[in-house]
Amino acid sequence: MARTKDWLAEAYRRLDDAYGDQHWWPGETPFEVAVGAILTQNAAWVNVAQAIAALKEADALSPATLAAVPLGRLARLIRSSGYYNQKARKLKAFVAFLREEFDGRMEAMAEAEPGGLREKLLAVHGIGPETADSILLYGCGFPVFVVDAYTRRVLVRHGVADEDAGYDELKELVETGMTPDAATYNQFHALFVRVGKDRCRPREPRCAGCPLEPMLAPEGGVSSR
DNA sequence: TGCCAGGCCGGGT
DNA sequence: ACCCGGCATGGC
Repeated sequence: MARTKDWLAEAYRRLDDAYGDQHWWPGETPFEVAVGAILTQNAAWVNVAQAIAALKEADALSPATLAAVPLGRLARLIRSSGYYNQKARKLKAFVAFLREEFDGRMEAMAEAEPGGLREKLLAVHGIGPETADSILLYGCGFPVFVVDAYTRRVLVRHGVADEDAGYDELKELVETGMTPDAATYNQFHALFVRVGKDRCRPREPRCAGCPLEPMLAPEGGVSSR
């Protein structure tokens, strides 16, 4: 246990030193952040940014205005983000949830108890574990760690997590190994993405020049205990 | 050209 | 409880 904790602290320090502040998710509003979390599902951020710009241009980036946009028009606006028909429906489902549960106010949602809120979010069509946690962390400011494909790849490749570890397992691994802090989780996740894009690419067995390269895996290999 | 990108749903075993 | 096909655009 202590070893995983140490690995995480060391990894954070190295990545932070190597890459610096990432200013992750500079969304203008919490609602914009939530929209981005849905649009970025299995999509490149550049395409998502374009979709968000289109929504902004159409004045459809608030809970009330987005709710008023017809589904077909919404789908066209977010076309660049891919899976646009699916995502249009997902956005509608989220806005309906926000309006029903929290009067359409993200600030009200951020007052909720995070554990219960997470369950509610997961029940919304189109919101899975990563999207829910992204909304909780980046949209509401809760100290919740977000796991994604990059996080998984880096942790597995460095022997910190097992190949077949599930989402919740990886999330627990980080959350139990670090003191809960939204700003730190924000930066750590951003750093995983950065090193994942930069050095820890799929199909490439070695991570040449990776800031984590000289690190030893935690004691006992992949176990988090 | 093929693979990848800040996943999730629904139906099947 | 897993496993898998489907969803779709834009960049390298």
